[in-house]
Amino acid sequence: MVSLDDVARAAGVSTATASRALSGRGRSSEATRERVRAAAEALGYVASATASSLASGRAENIGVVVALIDRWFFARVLDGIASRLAPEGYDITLYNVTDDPAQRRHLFETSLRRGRVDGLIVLSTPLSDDEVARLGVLDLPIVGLGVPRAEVDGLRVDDTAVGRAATAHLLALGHRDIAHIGFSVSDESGSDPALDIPTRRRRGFEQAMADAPDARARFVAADFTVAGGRQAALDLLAGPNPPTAIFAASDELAYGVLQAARDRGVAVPADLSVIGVDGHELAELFDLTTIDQFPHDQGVRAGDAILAALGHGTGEPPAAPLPFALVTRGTTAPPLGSNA
Amino acid sequence: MVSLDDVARAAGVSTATASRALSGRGRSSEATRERVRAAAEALGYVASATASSLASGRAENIGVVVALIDRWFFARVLDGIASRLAPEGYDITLYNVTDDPAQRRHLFETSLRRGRVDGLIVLSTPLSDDEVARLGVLDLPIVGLGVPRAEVDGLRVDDTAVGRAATAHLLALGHRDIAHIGFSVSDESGSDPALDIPTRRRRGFEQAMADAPDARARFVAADFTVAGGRQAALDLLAGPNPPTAIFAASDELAYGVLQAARDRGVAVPADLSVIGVDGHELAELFDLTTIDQFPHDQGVRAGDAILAALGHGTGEPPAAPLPFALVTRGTTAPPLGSNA
DNA sequence: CTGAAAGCGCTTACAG
DNA sequence: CTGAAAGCGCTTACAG
Repeated sequence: MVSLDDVARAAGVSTATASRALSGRGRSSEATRERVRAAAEALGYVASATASSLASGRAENIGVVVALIDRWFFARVLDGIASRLAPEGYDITLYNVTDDPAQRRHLFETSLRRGRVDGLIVLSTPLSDDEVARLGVLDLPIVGLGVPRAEVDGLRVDDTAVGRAATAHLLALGHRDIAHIGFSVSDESGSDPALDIPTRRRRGFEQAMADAPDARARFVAADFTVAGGRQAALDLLAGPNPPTAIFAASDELAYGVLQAARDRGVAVPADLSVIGVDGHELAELFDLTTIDQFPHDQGVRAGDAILAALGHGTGEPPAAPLPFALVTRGTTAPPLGSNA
Repeated sequence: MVSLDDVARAAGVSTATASRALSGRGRSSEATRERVRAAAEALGYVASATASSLASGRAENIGVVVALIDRWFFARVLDGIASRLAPEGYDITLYNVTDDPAQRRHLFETSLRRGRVDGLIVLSTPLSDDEVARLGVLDLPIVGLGVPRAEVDGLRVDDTAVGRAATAHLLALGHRDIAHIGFSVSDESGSDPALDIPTRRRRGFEQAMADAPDARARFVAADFTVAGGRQAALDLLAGPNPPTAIFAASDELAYGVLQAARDRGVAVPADLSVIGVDGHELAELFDLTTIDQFPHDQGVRAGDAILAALGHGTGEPPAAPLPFALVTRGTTAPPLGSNA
């Protein structure tokens, strides 16, 4: 391995000067900078990340804490983060959170404390009080993305507004019997209900429905999976007065709803309108109306925010809530028999 | 930050002894090990990854080189890798390969050479000759997963067998007019055609069809996307003699085929049988017959292999090709009018 | 602008 | 089994 000493020797300067010339930190004349760079280039020198980190205290590495890396949404976010951080010279190390208590303890008590990263991006993971506390004492800049904890500050979509927008779309089409399929956070989750995403979407649903007193509103709890959405929808459709529209709290739930409708011979959108949330990659295939959340862009912004916290970039990260947008497709339409 | 010196002082031993007691390397008496551990525990000591790496040469970190992290398949593989490596105390740093030449150069010439990792897992990424060469001089154990390069050794599915199995399934159902939708690697990609996955699947298709001389075989090239599959299928279905079955080289291609069939009013499986490859998470939702590749398990095995290369675990990694399995669902059936 | 020196926090031969 | 010492390869005050 070629070391900085080799480069310095080749350039005829001291190691210190070589370091300054290459990093751009501290003063150095244009001439020596040229010479050192040329030597480094010729020798194929690359600074050891590990030595550099130890000496400078800068790891040039950002940790991303994520459960469910294999869920499309988070994978997209991760891609966004990478696209923002790589050009700045930051590496990304992945901290995968599982349900295994021993694994979690090791992660929060050891892995995260090994000093490998300069900052942390925490993706929408339910965290215990203890885990939140451990993040707090890490002495690292932390950016959360949809983390349901007031202690972890970060970026979030206005999920209540999302719920309202989805519901308002159905109401505007003329629906007066709308069901919401979502997830109920347990009280023991430690999540702050005021920040919990499914809870907020449901709240938005309720707010919008309150504006239409003549409409019937119902809620069904389900897992955030295709199977969960399917079961919930089967239950709804089996009842005596099925709703004319369903607002599913995620696109995957919505896929399950579409499946249930198909199984039951319920025509979409003639007999049943369906709207999801996420902007999932296959939503277009299903012709599903949805609220796009731009997860890739969320990742980019989380990258912005952590860079800003590390003193890069210009000024403050945008504090505004993350954008979302209604994407109208073929699964929503006025209810049968309406004049809309 | 509490340092090893603090721990040593608290335990009444030298730093060297504390290090040995904590790491288990070198000799140390049970008694001092206990004492040191207790002190470390009490002080909440965690060794600095960076200092430890520099001193020992072991980073306890594995790099994963991946393009398209946000594709379901690779996200699943990544999850599998993480599940295998985390319990061994290895972190994972992500090296995302894009199409941007400047980014790629930086990745191969700098990022990967910073000495941050002990080994590399390279996921099914098309690599240029130059990039392969740069991997070679890295002086790091490397495990490829489906990398179409003889120089990068690693794990792979027998993709020819996959192609044969999918085709054989359709032939066994009685189909005699089968189209294969796949991807054509360009000659400039640098990929070894003998190892390229789409090429091998196609070869398997041809082999199986050769065994049924009375059957008509056709191939249509498409991007590995839903849209690509849809377009290819539309073309096939618009022709005078559409095939009775389509073997799509991926599940996402198959989704596009199903969409095209729906658009054209072609009943599946009555008028058209469809089979995909991957075992995609939504294949069940589409009731799609597919060849499951167990991507999570592939990740686990790649983890096994890199650990073995680093001297962990017992003995050699399994050299056997990765498993796959036909999952028969509702999109494949005998052709109309057959007696099968 | 440049160099000598100390130091980042560990690990590991080397003696004992 | 344990300790003193050197060293991993950089970076950064501190002088000049």
